[in-house]
Amino acid sequence: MKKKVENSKNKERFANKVLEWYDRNRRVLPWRALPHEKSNPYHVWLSEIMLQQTGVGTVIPYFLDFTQKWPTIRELAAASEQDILTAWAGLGYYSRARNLHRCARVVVSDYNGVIPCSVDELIKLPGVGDYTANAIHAIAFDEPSNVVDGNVERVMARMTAYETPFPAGKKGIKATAKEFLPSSRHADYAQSLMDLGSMVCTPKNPKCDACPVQLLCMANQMEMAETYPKREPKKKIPNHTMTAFVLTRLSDGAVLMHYRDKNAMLGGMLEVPSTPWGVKQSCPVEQPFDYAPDNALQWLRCDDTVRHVFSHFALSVTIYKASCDGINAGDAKHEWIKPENFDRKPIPTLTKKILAIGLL
DNA sequence: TAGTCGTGGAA
DNA sequence: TTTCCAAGACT
Repeated sequence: MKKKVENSKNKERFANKVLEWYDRNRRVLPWRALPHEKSNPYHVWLSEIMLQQTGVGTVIPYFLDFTQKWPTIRELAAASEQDILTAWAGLGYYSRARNLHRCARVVVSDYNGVIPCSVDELIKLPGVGDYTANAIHAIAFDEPSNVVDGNVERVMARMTAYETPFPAGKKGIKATAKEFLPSSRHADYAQSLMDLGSMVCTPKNPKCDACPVQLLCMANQMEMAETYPKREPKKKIPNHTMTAFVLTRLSDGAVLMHYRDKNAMLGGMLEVPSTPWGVKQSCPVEQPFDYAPDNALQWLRCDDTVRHVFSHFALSVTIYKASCDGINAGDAKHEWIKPENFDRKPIPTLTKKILAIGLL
């Protein structure tokens, strides 16, 4: 009984100490309201989508570009999907961009352009899952919500020396996080925990000496912070190979490209003609030139190859290049695109790497 | 529920 | 160089 009361007090101390730390170390971020300033739900939503599995430093320039191009959610909804994908190019996880666009249109058509505040409504929106719904609820509207991302999971696992390995243990850690929720300053608390996780309670070399809750942290007491959270060993990703063909038009230097299927990986983004992916190294495509735009051309193999690592496989790309007078572009999906227009088109990093070699 | 979805920074 | 993994969602 006495111990339970003690635990309860420690949980209050935890939130207070984290919030005090936040007040002293508060970062200025483009989407973050200043103290005593009201946050912009559009900015909070947009940033939360961009920040999914993506670092703050990577997101900032994209966020600034998006809010300059589309200052309100109505303007974002009015844009074309291709313009959204073009602006998103390089950020990865392109279904986020397509869902972002769909979500903006739903908010305009079903919610009169006003982002809903309840978790129940938020979670129905495209691209908004459990985490993001709670994050918007807390950060944009200062409502109580259990906002648990990878940072919070790590902080909580260390606080309680949580032994169940992730990802199986993630459900239990969310219940733990709920125990620590304060009764006020919901927006600040959510952001303070994530900042603490990304700045102090880091995955490697955690700065326990600088941590405001080091005396409450069980992992720190054992000097074992870095060993939490425990994780199941990861599976290795396979290596695949691909051959890509960079065909240049002599008259203006335009390159033959086409849009990938919207439901495929890199959906809606541009690529050059290529052999299929997912072909294991032990079983290469027998006749790569069957996939060339014109296998009668003089294809020159580039010395450099491209290696690109996706989430669940790696790709080694052999590149051939050729020039022509103006071959017919085949089906309507194909397009000749001039290099000076590359930054106006949705070109993912893989394609950019291939073009950089193929246009040498 | 486990696999599918990018990319780049850090150690 | 390799490995990890980040303010996850969707199926």
